Amino acid sequence: MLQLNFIREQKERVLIGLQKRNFTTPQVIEDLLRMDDERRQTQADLNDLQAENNRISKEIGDLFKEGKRAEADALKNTVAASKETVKSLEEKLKNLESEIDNLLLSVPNIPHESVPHGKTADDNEVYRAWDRSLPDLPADALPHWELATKYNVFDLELGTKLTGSGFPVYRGKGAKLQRSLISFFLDENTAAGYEEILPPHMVNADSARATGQLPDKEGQMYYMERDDLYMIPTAEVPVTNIYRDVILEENQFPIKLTAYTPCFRREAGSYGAHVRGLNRVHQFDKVEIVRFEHPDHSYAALQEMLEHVAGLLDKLELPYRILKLCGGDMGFTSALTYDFEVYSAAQKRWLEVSSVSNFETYQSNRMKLRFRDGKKTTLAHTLNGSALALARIVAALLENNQTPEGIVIPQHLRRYTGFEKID
RNA sequence: GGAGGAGUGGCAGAGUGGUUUAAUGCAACGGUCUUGAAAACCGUCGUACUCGAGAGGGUACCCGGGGUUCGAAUCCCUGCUCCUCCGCCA
Repeated sequence: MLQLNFIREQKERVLIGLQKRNFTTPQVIEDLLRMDDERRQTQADLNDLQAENNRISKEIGDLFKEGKRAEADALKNTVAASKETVKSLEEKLKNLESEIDNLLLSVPNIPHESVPHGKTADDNEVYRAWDRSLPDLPADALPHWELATKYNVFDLELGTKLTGSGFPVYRGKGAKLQRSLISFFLDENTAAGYEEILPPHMVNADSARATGQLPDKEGQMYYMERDDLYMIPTAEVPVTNIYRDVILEENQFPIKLTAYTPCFRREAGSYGAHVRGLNRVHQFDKVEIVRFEHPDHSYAALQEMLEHVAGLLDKLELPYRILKLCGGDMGFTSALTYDFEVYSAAQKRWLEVSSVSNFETYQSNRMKLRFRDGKKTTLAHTLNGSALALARIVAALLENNQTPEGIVIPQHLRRYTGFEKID
């Protein structure tokens, strides 16, 4: 969430940023500033009154000690009389604060100045195109869901029996391939200096709110009412929240974490041909990287993450391109997002396999993640990215690497799988 | 799930209704001394909001929420977490 001081001091920039996002109700900015003025006035009034009451209470204590009971009793009445006022001011302040908070939660992050204008995914900018050749498959090449059946890689119908639609059951070499990819990604990430984390797969509402899933994506998460817990939609949520309510020392930067978790997403209302097979499922595996950075270095860090993810795809020998998302397509909490898309040759489509973002202070403000900056505290920057999401990588691997003899495993994965082909 | 105990600053740990503006110790930071270091000594040392050009001032916060009182870290209610014992259990 944005900081009110930032909105007050850089109102023009905020309005321009919101416009880039096609944010439809920019008048909330004026509302916020007006409510904040009222909040400050209310707090000043309340504090004055409390100061006066504190002073009198102390006086009453002194009078009692001196045995001047009558005078003390008279003063008691003075304080008692202002009690109602204190109470109503407190309530007013609380209401204003929560109204401001709710309103702030509805305002998305301000895009970085380099973010392109646009409304939909069609307006995203190709940041790095694929300039090598694309796989040239024969006309009878199969989409991954048919390959899965042919080679017993995963079974969607069985998942439907066990759980419901969108919960694949991986089998045999397919299951081993999942495990191999997870290990490969984690090893690559830790080699790049990321500490491996194995977090809980459920989080409480505080955590979901801090990273921005609540209230914005409430309907996308599986929720267990009985225990008031959410199944994580990404490792970003538990991992980023490790540093909720923390004040870092400047020399602790950069903090680099990586975690494998399954991800659970309701994906309400998405059905149809374009979500067949592994293109969109309710449960998938993902290895995430998360960073906490000094504001001066967060964009350099973002660039570094970009190259890291690109390196992973290079090792998997998958054709990919990098998009810079336009204002209309970016996530609510992000300031700048790059998407990685892998080319899935049999479907002849680009599939999103990674999203790498800088959230600047948007998450850290909700999380109260600061660092000591001389005498004061300053909000840190948070970033994260997939490195990588498995399901669609598997889809692309199956399709692009199909041969008459079976599915060829990329060189770098073989020491994890122990086999060279799925046949 | 049952019974009992406990939650105070980075850590340890005092504090059961009014100089608590939370003692003291440790750690940390700055300084004096020293060739350097250690020791010693002096000083600084929570967070947030707010007023102020600044110096500095005000308010709130002792696990969270509510209450009693002129006044609450302290008393009451409630929730959460941790510890001990019992039960259940991969």
